[in-house]
Amino acid sequence: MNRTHNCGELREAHINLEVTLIGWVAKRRNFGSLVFIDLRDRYGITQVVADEEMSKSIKDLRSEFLIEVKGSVQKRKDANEKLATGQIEVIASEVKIINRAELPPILVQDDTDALEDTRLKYRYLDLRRPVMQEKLIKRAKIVQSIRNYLDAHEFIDIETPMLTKSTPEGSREYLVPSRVHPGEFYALAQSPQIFKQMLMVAGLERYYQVARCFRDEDLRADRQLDFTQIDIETSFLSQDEFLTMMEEMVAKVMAEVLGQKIETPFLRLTYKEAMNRYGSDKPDNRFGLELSDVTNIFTASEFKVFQSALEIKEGAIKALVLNDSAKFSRKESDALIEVAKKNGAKGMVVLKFVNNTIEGSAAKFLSETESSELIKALNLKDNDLICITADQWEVAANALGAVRLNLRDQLKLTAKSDFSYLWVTDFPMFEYDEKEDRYVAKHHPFTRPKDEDVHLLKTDPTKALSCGYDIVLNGYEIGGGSLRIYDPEVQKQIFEIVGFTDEEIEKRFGFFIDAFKYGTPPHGGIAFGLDRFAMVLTESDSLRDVIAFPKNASARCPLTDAPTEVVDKQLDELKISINR
RNA sequence: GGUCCAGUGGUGUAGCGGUUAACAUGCCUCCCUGUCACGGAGGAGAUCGCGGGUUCGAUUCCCGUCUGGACCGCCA
Repeated sequence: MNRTHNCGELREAHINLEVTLIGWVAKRRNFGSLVFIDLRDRYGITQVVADEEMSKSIKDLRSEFLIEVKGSVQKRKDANEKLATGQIEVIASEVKIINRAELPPILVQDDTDALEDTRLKYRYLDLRRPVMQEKLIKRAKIVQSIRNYLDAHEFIDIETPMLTKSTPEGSREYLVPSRVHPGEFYALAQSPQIFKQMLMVAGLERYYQVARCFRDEDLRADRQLDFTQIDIETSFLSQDEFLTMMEEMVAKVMAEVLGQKIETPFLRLTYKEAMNRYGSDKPDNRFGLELSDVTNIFTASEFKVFQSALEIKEGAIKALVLNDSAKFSRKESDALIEVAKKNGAKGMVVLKFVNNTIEGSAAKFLSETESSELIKALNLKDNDLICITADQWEVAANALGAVRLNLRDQLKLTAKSDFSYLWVTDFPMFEYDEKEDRYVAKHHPFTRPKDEDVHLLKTDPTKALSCGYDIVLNGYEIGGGSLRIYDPEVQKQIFEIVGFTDEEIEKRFGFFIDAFKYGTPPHGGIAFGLDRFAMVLTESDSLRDVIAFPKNASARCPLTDAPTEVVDKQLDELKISINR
């Protein structure tokens, strides 16, 4: 169409120019014989003025009408510093309605008051809001920046199948019935993991893909059914070389997308350190409140709660100190206890340090020596609040970690515009699943054990550490990866540990192990959760804000109402019947 | 599968055992030549999510249900 400029580009340099703009009516301010219109498109907002003559012809313009305006650019009497185009305005000489709009159900402006549910139903209007457009643009810039980096470093962008083989280890899959082979199913890829490893076997050496992945699990504010991974795999790099490369890539993203320079290398914590210091395997280290281990103080404790923790193998007693908070009410400290309980602790002891004395209902269980050692170990100051949990060390740490995050939010200890990256490394290879009575891979079963821990696979698998790593930003796991197993014997051993019989291994992963027989290179990689990465960098509270058309918390698309029932003919073709 | 929170004009909230159901914003009409969260006057707009129960009386209390949200489980 014949617009001469967009709504974000006119400046003082354009004064006296005759222009044609096209845009949506964002706002109309009517003074009778003088009317102002804020005209909006994706580039910005330009003020259009209609004087006495013109004001009659735009009388019936309403919000979200799409109009074409001809006019001349003039300097404003009163500039608006908040607008990029605020120095000028367009004096309309001709206004044409291109398309009318019904009254929109939500306010199409940055500070809309609509709830998310309503916004998602009218997403096309929601996405007209400049804030939302900025988020999508920023997301696209992140991808562009990453692509540029990887392209420049000889990575090859390769697509792998979305319709793939079901491998019911790990997350629940979306099954897709095969019409050609009735009774058989594809699975939608949970990740391109197996294929990218095949590409390494093939000798492609450096691969990446902006890959859609699908997981049929319950949703959260930071989890969607279909999401996007920046999937990366390399051969012949050491863990250190690879992490350094990824840091360089992330630093480039920060510079290009946010104009921020960030320090590399990032902090690297082992899983054990992360859990012990922050009570989380994805710590937010933008604030203090680190945990302390006080197990040693209580080895001879009379207190039943502590005793029972000490009886557990690898039991531990963890403490967190909050300064100047002895004023916490009973209600407030009870709320903290609830947080600990919800996150796995059986309970939590809350004490106060006031007038050089430890107070609180559990204080009577502490001996004098224990009290004084606790004061020393935690370096207690007057009016400190002390939270203590006792349990198996990861349980105790995890619960206090949740309390720590609760305090972060409650006391507003962080700012969204602060960005802090770190790596968590040295994860255990396996966890023991009590319910299923078997070992479960903590990362995935292709993760390489540390060379020095391979012997533990036979004796005590839970002790073995892996070459796995997560990249964490502000307490969000924005990516995870590992060096992979390239020895078919070790790979087979891992499958056995997680409980597959030879027959199952052959059936599920036979092709995978076969491939490894033909000169597999040492390789490893990572997958970044693009949505989460974009969420944190755009300072959004929810993944849904950086996904154009997301599902809601109950896995439904409010815009299209998917999922829906299908017609019988479709089911017949697939030879599927529904038990209703 | 579980826990917690919410459902009241278009939108977002307040309210409460008996109300003319309140406020903001949006919308409509009129007035207004420098606004940009314009201002002023007037107006329309709500079976208080649904079903049942308690009660003389329920938007309010109870039970169920549906919808939405946060979290736990789950997410190799």
